[in-house]
Amino acid sequence: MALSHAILALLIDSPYSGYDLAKDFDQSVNFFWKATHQQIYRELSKLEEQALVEVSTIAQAGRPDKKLYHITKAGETFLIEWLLQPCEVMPIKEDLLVKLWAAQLIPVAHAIEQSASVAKLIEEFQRHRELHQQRLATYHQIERKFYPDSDHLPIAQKYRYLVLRRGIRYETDYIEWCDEVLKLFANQAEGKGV
Amino acid sequence: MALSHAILALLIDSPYSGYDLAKDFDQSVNFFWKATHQQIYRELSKLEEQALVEVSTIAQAGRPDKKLYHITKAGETFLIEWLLQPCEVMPIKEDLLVKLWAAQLIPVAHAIEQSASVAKLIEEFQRHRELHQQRLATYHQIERKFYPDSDHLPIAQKYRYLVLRRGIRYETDYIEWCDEVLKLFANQAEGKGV
DNA sequence: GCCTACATGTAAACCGTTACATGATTAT
DNA sequence: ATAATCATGTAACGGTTTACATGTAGGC
Repeated sequence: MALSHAILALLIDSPYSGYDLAKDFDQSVNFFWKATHQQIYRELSKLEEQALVEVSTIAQAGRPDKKLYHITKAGETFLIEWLLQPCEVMPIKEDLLVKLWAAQLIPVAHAIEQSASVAKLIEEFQRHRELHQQRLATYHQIERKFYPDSDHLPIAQKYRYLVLRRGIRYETDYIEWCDEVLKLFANQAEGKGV
Repeated sequence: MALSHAILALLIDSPYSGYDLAKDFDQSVNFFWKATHQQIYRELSKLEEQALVEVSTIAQAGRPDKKLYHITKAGETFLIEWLLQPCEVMPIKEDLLVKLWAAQLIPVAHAIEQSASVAKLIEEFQRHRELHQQRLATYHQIERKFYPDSDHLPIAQKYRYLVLRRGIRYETDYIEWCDEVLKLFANQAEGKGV
């Protein structure tokens, strides 16, 4: 279980509410972790029990209280000890690859039915290409805003920049792969005169 | 939940035992799915209940019976229907990125303690680089063995080749990123005369 | 003698998702 | 008026992981 570590890692820079953590996991740092608000609230309670975080409640006009979580000294020690431990390679579970693997099942018996099915698959790949392009655009924005001169950064920020680099590389590569797939579909359509 | 679909996808080509599925998910197709033998055995039972797979038991001398699972016509239909449905972008959970994000916590107070800690992190990145290189080597072997002339393949095999391409691209890119990280660590060590 | 491979399975603990629940503010 | 955003939470369910369990055969 490493959601706890991902939360603590975000808390290094500033205190967060559960709500804000959920937003960040969904938007800016979605290339290194993902979690629903449910998991986050439960995990924060556990971390508080273990004294790895501390909470300060902030009253707000016309809104529920905001509970701001801070990392404690014990929390930092816990994180450092963990990060020096070896870990596994991330397991991959890609629906899109399972779909391509099984795509040969699409029936060839009826030409019309088949081209409709293949068209749906093409759409799916185009859609995913766009989603990845959107993510890439977000990461490029972060790059421009926070790391404009990436060659001359203090060490702490270089670590962060390399984390972002992973996201940029991943999405760039994924988009290129989508293009390889879409190119095949295009050639296929051409060859068949569809 | 898509483990069921990943299992059915593998069964397209040939019947499998639970044990063999576990091996493939751990070795040859680990770039598109991962599952323990536990999950697989339970999932196979469910698929059998739904008549999406059929089992033939093979007695073996001095070993437990081998239960070979075959995909049924209903299983194929089920798979095709699923693959025409839209799906989400795969969520990423990368321990190594959380570690880099938190690396700035490594204490600078005591120089000896710090360089020992950073050395451990470097080792971790070198280890992961090697693991990814091993995977890449496996994928290249599969490429040479099954897709020697990748430009001229029947369509069914092109789909499969593009699935493999994703694995090759992913590992290649990951290794390059590890090199970016290791280069930073090397520069750092040089600058400090360690 | 010990470890690995073959082959399947039960049980419990843990993690993750979905639905439900509340309630004010702001934008369309 | 309706939907989205802010902000937190409970309950139930379903998926995943880990530990336990069994037993043969073959390599070091």
